Order: sequence, then C-alpha cells, then structure tokens
Amino acid sequence: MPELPEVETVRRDLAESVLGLVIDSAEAYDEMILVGLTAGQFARRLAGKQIVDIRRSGKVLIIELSGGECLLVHLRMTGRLYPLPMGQAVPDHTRAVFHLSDGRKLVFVNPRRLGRLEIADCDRLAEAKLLRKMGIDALSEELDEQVVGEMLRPHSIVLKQWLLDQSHIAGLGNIYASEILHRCRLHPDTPANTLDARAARKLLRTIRRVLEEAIKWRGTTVSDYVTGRGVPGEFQKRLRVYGREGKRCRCRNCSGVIVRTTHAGRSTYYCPQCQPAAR
DNA sequence: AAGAAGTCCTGGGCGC
DNA sequence: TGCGCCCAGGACTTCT
Repeated sequence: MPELPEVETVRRDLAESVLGLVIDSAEAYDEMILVGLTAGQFARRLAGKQIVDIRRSGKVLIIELSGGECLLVHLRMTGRLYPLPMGQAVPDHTRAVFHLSDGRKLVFVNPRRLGRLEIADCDRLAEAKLLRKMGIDALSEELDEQVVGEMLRPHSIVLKQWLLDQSHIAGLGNIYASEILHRCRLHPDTPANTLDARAARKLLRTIRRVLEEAIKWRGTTVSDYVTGRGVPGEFQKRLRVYGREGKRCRCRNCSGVIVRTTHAGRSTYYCPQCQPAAR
C-alpha cells in the first residue's frame, strides 16, 4: 500500500522519466476518481500542459504544470502511476491515461477505485481537498521533537492510531506504523499523550530512519504497489513485524514471537517481548 | 474538540 | 467448477 516511501519512489522515478514532457491529451475513464471535476474538465485543463516539477506531500504526489496548475495524485491502496513502455497494452483497471509528447502513455491504474486525482491552483495548494487536512510531512524539516511533543499532548488515543492520522504527521500508513513502533520498542496501545520528551524524540528519529531506509530500498510491495518504473519495491524483505505473525522476532537476543492484533479494523503487528505493554 | 464507529471500493483467497 | 463470504486499508462521514 503506497505510503510515504512508495510515493517518494514513484516521485523520483517520474522525475527521471517524464519531467519536461508535455501532456498532449488526458482522458479519465472513471469520474469517481476525480475530485471536484468532470472527465471533460479534466481533459481540457491538462491538454497541452508541460510537466515542470514533481513534488510530494505526505502520500500525495504534486505534479506541477505549466500555467500555474498542479495535478494532485493520491494512489490510496491499490494505485499505480507509471509510464507504459512503448507498444505495451493499457492494463486492466486503468482509470486515467496521460498521452505524453514522447509518444508514451502515463497510466493511472487503480483496481479498487480508491485513488484520487485533483487539479488545484499551485499557489493555493493548502485549499485542495487532498491536502487540506494534512499535517506536516514526516520528512519535513519543520518537524522537530518539540513539534511532535506538542502534537502528541492533546491525544489520548493509542499510538498506532495516532501515527495513522494524517492530520498530525503525514505519510505513515499501516505497514510503517507497525515497523516504527517495533523499532522504538513502543507497544502499539501506548496512549499518545504518555510519551515524554525523550520518547517523542526517539519516535521522530525512528520515523525518519525507517522511512529513509525504505526509500533506499524503493518501498514495500505487499500486493499492488509498483515503483514509477512499473516494478515491485524491495523493502518487504526487510520488514521486522508486518505480515510476520507467528514468526520469530528479528531483534538480536530476542526470543519473542510476532503477534497480530487489530486497531480500528486494521492489522497491527508487534513483538510482546520487545514492545511490552505500557504501565 | 477528540475519538469511535461506519462506509466505500473490488480482486483475490478460501471453504464447501 | 462455481458460488458466496470475507479480507485488505486510506480517508471521509457521522455520531457521541
């Protein structure tokens, strides 16, 4: 499921392969994936625009176009965005196609129709639906231990759910939330507001370390995710808890066995030995 | 205002 | 072989 490292990998790949190209034309086959615009408006507003920059905020890709508008892309669970190699057929569940000036097609594939595309004014991005409620990007320099401490303080919810709430720190999803908690030895049910300054600092450092490592390995592929080159990531081989129920903890000198629980209907994995329950 | 619960989406895996 | 059930999870809506 594309979380920050997966979206960042797609961003880097697209920056290499499509930056500077012109979108000759664009088609949306499914209006449900469009936020606040029709398929006709989508086609008209993108035709002839050059791709001048590709940025990212949280899990949202921000494709800056000539003329001052930005195309926002949220892959959600099953979304893929990559340029189709020449001569290859458009895959099943393609919801939108961007015809590029070098003859290739950039395809937005989305089996579960959860992904979203939005067009917004580049200098009013904060008002865009896909970005409006978003907090600070997990890798942003604006995020320091003091800010994280202040974000944690008003919330009694458990850390696992706090980490998934994009209005605090943006970019984490279900896989990395479990991985991060394991690597800083915090039980997923620890109430967010019980972390002291030291624990908040450790949490922030772990978030950065895990995300950067996952970016280095080009993201985690569990089912649908592919990079901007259309191939799977590698970080799934390095997961320590996610998807490892019943298996031995990978920590040195730990004999724990990974347990799966659920929070708000989502799987959570942890090691009861490394991550003892909060007192 | 925080937080909990319900909802949406659909391919794939499973049991029978 | 085919049918029906359930699961995956990101984010939004609704309710307390």
